[in-house]
Amino acid sequence: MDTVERSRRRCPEERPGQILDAAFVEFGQRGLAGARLDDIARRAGVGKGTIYLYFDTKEALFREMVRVTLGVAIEEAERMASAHISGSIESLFQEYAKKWWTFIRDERFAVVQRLVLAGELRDFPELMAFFANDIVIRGRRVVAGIIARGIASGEFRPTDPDIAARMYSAIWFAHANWAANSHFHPALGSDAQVLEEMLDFYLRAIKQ
Amino acid sequence: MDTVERSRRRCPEERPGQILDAAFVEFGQRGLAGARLDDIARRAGVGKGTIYLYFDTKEALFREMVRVTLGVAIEEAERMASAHISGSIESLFQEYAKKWWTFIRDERFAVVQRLVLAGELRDFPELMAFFANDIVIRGRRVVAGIIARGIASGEFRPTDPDIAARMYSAIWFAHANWAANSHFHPALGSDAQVLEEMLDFYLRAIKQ
Amino acid sequence: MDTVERSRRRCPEERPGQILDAAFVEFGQRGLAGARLDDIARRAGVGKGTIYLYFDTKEALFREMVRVTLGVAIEEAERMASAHISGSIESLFQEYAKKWWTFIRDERFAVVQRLVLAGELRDFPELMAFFANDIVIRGRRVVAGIIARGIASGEFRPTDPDIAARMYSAIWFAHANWAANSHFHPALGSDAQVLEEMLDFYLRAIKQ
Amino acid sequence: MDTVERSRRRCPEERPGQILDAAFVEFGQRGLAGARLDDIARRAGVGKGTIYLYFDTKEALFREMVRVTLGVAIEEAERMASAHISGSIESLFQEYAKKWWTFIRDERFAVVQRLVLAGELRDFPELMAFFANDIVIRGRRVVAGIIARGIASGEFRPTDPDIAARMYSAIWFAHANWAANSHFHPALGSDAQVLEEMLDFYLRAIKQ
DNA sequence: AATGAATGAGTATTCATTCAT
DNA sequence: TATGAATGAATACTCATTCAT
Repeated sequence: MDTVERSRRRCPEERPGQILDAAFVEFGQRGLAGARLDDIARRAGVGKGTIYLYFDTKEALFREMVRVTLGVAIEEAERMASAHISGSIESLFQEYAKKWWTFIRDERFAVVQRLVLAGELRDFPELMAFFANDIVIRGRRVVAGIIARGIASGEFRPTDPDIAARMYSAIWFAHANWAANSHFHPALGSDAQVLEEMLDFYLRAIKQ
Repeated sequence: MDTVERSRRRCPEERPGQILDAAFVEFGQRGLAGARLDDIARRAGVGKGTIYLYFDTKEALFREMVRVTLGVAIEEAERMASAHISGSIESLFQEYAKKWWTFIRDERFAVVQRLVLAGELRDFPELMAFFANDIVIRGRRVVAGIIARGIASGEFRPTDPDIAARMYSAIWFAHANWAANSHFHPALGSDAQVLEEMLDFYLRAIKQ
Repeated sequence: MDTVERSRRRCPEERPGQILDAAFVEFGQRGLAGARLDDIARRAGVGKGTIYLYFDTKEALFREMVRVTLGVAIEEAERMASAHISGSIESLFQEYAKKWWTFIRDERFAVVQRLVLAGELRDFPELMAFFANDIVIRGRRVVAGIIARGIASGEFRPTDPDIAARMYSAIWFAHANWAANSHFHPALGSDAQVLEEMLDFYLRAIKQ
Repeated sequence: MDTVERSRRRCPEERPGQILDAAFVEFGQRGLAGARLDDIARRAGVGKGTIYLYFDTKEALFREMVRVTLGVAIEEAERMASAHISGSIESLFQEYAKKWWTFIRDERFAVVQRLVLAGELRDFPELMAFFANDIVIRGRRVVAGIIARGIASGEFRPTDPDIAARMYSAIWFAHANWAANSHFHPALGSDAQVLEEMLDFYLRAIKQ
């Protein structure tokens, strides 16, 4: 009765975060229609009604959860893109590709990507644009830039940098997806191994 | 429109097909939880109860729809795999890759792949195994075989055929996905163009 | 295809009887709300639609089934009532009570009685009146008559014949019910034994 | 009427009781299959969903309602059985029979008995056993004991106490049933009168 | 601010009834 | 006549949302 119930009382500024974390897991597992607010509340350790203090509807919670997750991802992507590394273009590419691999292997990203592929963003065009522009396009642009520099420097063979960047993201995305569903592709090696295989293959295609 | 909407038609052999077609569209768009039996019935042009003459539950209808779609896909895949083409290994690969591209660009396949990626098969392990083994693995095995022959004949550079096959399927799958969501990737060219780009890139990576 | 399907073709005048028999069993087991037309049709060996050639609604079928069953019972009761037996009043009573016992132990009667007790005739006042007047009251009147004669002749002790008749029907009905639900009253002996017990007890109460 | 119909009252301890009361009435009138959850909810003055906060399914609610009603009945029966009364065996019997009459004339009991007779407990063997053992058998045992004492003391004529007890319960049960369906047996007098008639008749059969 | 009991619109499912064959 | 596929109104049950506490 008068024991202090954890998570109740105090720290109201933590509530949204807790809820979003729980929403992330539940929506990630069962999708927008399949997830139940009850489960999200239980997982967040709050009452069902509490969710409505911070989010208007289930859809709003979903939207917000995707937005926040994407926001984190985008910040991360920005940090990566702005990191300058000296040395050969190839090693720059390797460095970037490695970071990007770590990035898209992160659970935060995997879940969002799954929702995207599942078509769950159908009714949230802003989020779709958000994802397409700020994640996919931006990531590709950075790689395209690196490749263009490699072509200019003679390290890479002349080719369309945009197409090459698209091939890059195809390989990385697909593998990230498979790795995240290992029960599906048990033959896949460790993350480091897969990264090496991708780099090896990719560089063979673009190196002079 | 010009579909036969006559009420109480009586053609028990056609019913399951009609219903499965409608289920394909609705489940494809909204997923298992999101689709409504009412909409499926309306789209199939039958009464709500009619569905239950042929399928026990919503889940059973979903399962059957995936199974049938996969079945069609697998037959197609088998036909492809068994087709023999004379000429260079490279042209053989091109021929196969082209067919595979057409195959995975087909709407039937796209929808199933989306459901798979969305995790909708979570509760249907048989279907998941079905997909993983009979579609993904099989397709890869055929390509790995071609590549191995190319390596043996000296046309392709020595490399692990299984990994090369995986890279192949990464590129093809990812592009099929993007092409199926063109609103997402408006920059993507025509199917033929994309195929050419993929072939060009891929062959550069494996040719001697 | 051209084999003669039993019960189809020919004998249309048998249809109502077949259906009523099946209705008797299904309604008897599951009640008006619980029984399914599908099961009745299957049990009757006819198509579901056939039922509607002979009965307007489920309720009508129920009503008819009860009416027919009651009709048979009433005929039987009439035959019993009109049978004259010579000898002492006591032996006359015994004879009648035995017949009545056989009668109410019959499945046809048991089912109707169950429906009555279950309140299933709630919405069929004519049937209720039918049962109350033509079965309960009539049976009682006959017994009351016999008892009155017994009192007059000095064989039975002076008492209200109507009340005595009511006690009689209480004992007989209750035992018929228990005997029909033997899983409920496993201790009950054979029909003949029970009859003997009832007669013995009852006669002690009314004999001089 | 004058029931508190205030919306969204909040009294979780009262809810199950309210719902069970309403269930008692609806199931009592229309049976398991015939009763509608909607009506039960309306009668209980709660929303439809509220029922599911306390009971898993319609069947569970039915079972619980019978169980509770039987439980109350059994407590009552226990109290009666344990009551000791001084005086002659005959007056003891009369006392007990009077109480038992009041007991089985209670609506709570009548409804359960009707469900039993209607075969509604078919799918709930525990409840059937509950009823058979704790109500029927127990009640009979008490009477058998009294009768045995009466025989021993010479007040009652020598006879099988179990059979005599069965005759007793036949008469009492049947009359309780008829009295509960007075539209069926309008000739029946008041409860007290009927009790007197039964006692008079019964005692004549067993007294020395 | 926080809760979870209460709600009822929404959905899957059943089944009496119809009707094309 | 007879059928059983087809129908949709009716009903059990779920779950997003509200609100008394």
